[in-house]
Amino acid sequence: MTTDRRAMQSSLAAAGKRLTPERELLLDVIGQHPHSDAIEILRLARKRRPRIGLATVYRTLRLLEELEVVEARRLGQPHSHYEVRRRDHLHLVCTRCGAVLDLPSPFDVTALEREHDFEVSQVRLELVGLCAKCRRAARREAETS
Amino acid sequence: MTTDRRAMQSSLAAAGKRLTPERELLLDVIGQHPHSDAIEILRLARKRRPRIGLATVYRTLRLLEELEVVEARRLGQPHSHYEVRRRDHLHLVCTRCGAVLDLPSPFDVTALEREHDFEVSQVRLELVGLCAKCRRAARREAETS
DNA sequence: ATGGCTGCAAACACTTTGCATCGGC
DNA sequence: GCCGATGCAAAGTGTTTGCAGCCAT
Repeated sequence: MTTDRRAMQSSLAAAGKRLTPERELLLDVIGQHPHSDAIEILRLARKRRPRIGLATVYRTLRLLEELEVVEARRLGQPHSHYEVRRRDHLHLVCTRCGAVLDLPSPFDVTALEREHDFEVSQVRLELVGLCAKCRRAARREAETS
Repeated sequence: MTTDRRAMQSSLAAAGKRLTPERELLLDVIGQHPHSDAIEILRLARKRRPRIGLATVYRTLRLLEELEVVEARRLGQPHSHYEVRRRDHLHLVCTRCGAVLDLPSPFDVTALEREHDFEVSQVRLELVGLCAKCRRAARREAETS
């Protein structure tokens, strides 16, 4: 499993950076747990490397963002969530249970670029509301009260 | 100009809140300067009411968000930008000059809700990239170097 | 071996909260 | 007059940075 270290190493080397076990581990964790925040990534990483620190998590996240491998998302909370980058996709974020669903982009980014003479490098789209499960739960609560 | 105080007052009263000069002023500032952040809103508000404090700005922003009058946007920066709320619209955010362009939503939110059994309360969409002006500037720089 | 990387702790930026006073209803 | 709102300052979060030792190349 994991990401292929060969590709990662050369992409790091091109930027004068090194491939360390921490970086390899962190990318793997992010790949396996999309939408995790820094603390969660730290917690998961420590299972395999207990002495890894939060500063390394943040430094690595920033590095991977610069390499355009990982992307940070602001899902309406004060902290960021991280995931392996894909250009076009959106999130449905449930305000009640915090669930995050992924969907492909529902519109034509290329057409928008042409129309507004704007060069898009990143699409950030979140629809915030209630997922199906929480809509049912909310309805049930309303009936009970 | 300004927002009609009558509507604002009744909406506040419904939530057991009061209409203060600070709240009136801040809503007006936000309406007139979309995408401003808290510090900028404070600066603008102090022109008319010099002793207003940052805590009041944040408390009022939160209140207006709860009343669904104002909405906070994370435009890829660590702090929030605020604007009067509209359900469907998107931002084109230029990474070079910081310009923010507004557009109506390019897709059918209602169809998405039906399709995924998800109840959308807020659409957050940012396309990050280069605006037309900066694309030209970037091209020029590339030629020169 | 050398220069980048790490862990730790301290610093930072943005936002929230406690408290005494003030003022809308 | 009551109870919510304000201004100030202090506390909280989430993230970044300085530094001495460590390790990938």
